[in-house]
Amino acid sequence: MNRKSFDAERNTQNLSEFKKFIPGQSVDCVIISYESHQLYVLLLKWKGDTFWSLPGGFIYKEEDIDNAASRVLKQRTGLEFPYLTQFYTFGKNNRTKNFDTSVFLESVKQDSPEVTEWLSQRFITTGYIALVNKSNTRPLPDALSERCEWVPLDELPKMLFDHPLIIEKAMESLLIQINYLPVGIKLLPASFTMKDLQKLYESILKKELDRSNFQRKILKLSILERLEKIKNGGAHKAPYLYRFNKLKYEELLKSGIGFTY
Amino acid sequence: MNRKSFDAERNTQNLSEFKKFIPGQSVDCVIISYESHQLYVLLLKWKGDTFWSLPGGFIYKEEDIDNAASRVLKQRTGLEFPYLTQFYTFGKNNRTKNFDTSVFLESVKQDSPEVTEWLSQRFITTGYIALVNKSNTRPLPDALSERCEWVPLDELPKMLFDHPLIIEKAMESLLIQINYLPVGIKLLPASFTMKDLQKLYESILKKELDRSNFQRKILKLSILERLEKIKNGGAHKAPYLYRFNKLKYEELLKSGIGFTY
DNA sequence: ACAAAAGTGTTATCCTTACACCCATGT
DNA sequence: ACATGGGTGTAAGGATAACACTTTTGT
Repeated sequence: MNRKSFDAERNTQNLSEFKKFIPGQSVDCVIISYESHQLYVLLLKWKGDTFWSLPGGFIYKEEDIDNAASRVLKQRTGLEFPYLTQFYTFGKNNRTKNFDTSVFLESVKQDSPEVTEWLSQRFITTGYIALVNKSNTRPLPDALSERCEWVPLDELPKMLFDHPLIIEKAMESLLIQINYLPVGIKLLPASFTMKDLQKLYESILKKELDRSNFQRKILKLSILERLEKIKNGGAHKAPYLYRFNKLKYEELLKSGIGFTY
Repeated sequence: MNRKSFDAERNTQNLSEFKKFIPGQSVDCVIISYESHQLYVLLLKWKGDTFWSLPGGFIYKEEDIDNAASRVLKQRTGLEFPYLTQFYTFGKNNRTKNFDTSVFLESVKQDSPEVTEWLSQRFITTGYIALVNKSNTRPLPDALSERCEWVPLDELPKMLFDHPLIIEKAMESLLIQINYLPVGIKLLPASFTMKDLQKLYESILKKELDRSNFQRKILKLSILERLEKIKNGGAHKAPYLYRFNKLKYEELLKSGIGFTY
C-alpha cells in the first residue's frame, strides 16, 4: 500500500457515517510516548478554533469497543498492533457540559449543524491508554481537526470536555501499571541507556530514583541485554546500551512481577 | 419510612420506563459479601426460567453512571452508602449472544415482546464492585426476576450473557485492590477475630497465609483495636475480638498503603 | 491431662536504602 | 589532571517467611 491510499484508509471515519455508530457512546485514547526525557501525549486541534482534545472516535454498531479504540489509534498514528489497555469509563452526565464546550459548539454550528447536533448529545466515553514509540508514528488529523501533534504532558493546552481529567486518570493508572508491567519496552527505542529508562520511570512516577538501586532492580528482572557502549558526542564516560529480550519479557509477563520503586 | 413504602421505592425501575433510559448502555454490580469463611455474590434468578444473572440496570438519560450503579445496589440490597467502585467496561459486540441467551430470550418472548426487544439490543455494560456486609442487606428481586439471593462464589449457577466473565474480572480486580485497601472493613461485621480476617484474605487471594505473620502485618497497620475475648461455644482457647478504628483507617487511606501478602 | 486453637517469639534470609568507591572519557 | 557521568560495592535497617514455643480452654 502506498502512503496516499494508506492515509485515505486511515481517514474512513468521516462525518457521513454518524448513522453507523452507536449513539451516546465513544472511546478516547490517551496515547503516550516518550522522547528525550519527556512524556508526550497525542492531541488533536479542532478546525477553526483554539480547543484541543484527545483522539477519540465512535463505535460501529457491531464493533467491539476494544476494536474501536485500536481503530482510532491506527487512524491517528498508523500503528497496527499497539499496546492498548482500557482504564476507565467516564459517565458523568455533565462531563461535556462546561463553558468551553458551549463556546466550542457555538463556533461549529454555522459550518455544520449536523456535526453540532451529533456532538451535543450526551456521551459516555471509555478511556484507553496506548504506549507508543513516537518515532514509529505519523500523526494524522481526523475529519474534524486541523492538527494532530505530540504535546509534552506538562504543557497541555486548553482542552475540551473532561479531557484533562481523562489524562489525569490515565496517568494514575499508568503509575499503577508500572509496578507490574515493564512499560519501557513499549515506550523506548530498540536500544537505550539505563539513564533513559530511569528517566522514563521518574517521569511516570513523578519522583527521583536512586541511580544505583534502580539499575540493580531492573537488571535483576533479567529482561535486558547489554550491548556495546556508545560514544556519541557526550562528554564524560559513555554508558552501555541495553535492549529488551522479548522472550524473557514474555515469560516475565506470564509469571507476573511484583515491583516497587 | 415504613418497610412497605421503602420496598416500593426500591422497585421504581420497572418495564414501562425503558424510554427513559439510554439505549445500549447498562451497569452490572458484582456485590460481594462474606460470612462464615465464604465469599458470596448477590444474584438474580429470572422469572420462569433457570437462568441467573448479576443485578444490573440501565441509566437514565441525565443520570451519572456511578449513580445508576449505586441506585441498582440500593434497590437490590437496601444499602444507602455503599462501597462501590467501577472496575471495567465490557463492550464486545457478541457479549450477550450465546446459546443460553437465545434460549432465554425465546422463553421470554411470549410473555412480553417489548421486554424481549429491549433486552435483545446490543449492550455495553460497565461493571461495579460493591463490598457489603451480608447481614445489613435485605435482597429484593427486580421486576424481571423472581429471586434475589446470596450465592457462594464457588457454587455459581448457570448464568446468562458474559456474567461469569464479569465476576471473574471483578475478583481479579479485588485481588489487586486488597493490596492497597483494607477491604475487611467493608466485608466484616463490627467485631471479628483475626482468624475471620485471615480467612477473608485467603478467600480473595485464593491461597493460604501464615497465621503468625498475617497477624503481625495487619496489626502493624494499627487500624485495629483489640477488644475483650469471646468465649462462645468453641472448644479450645478463645480468640480476641477486633474492630476497625475508623479514624486511623481514614488516615491510612490518605497516606496510602503498600501491602503484599 | 490432653488436644487444639490462639498468642507470641526467634531466626535466617532477602530486599531496600543510602551511600561510598572506582572507572572511563572529553576537555 | 580533573570534572563529570557511569558502573559497582557495601553496610544498616527493615520486611518476609518458616517455624518453635507458650498460653488458654473445653472435654
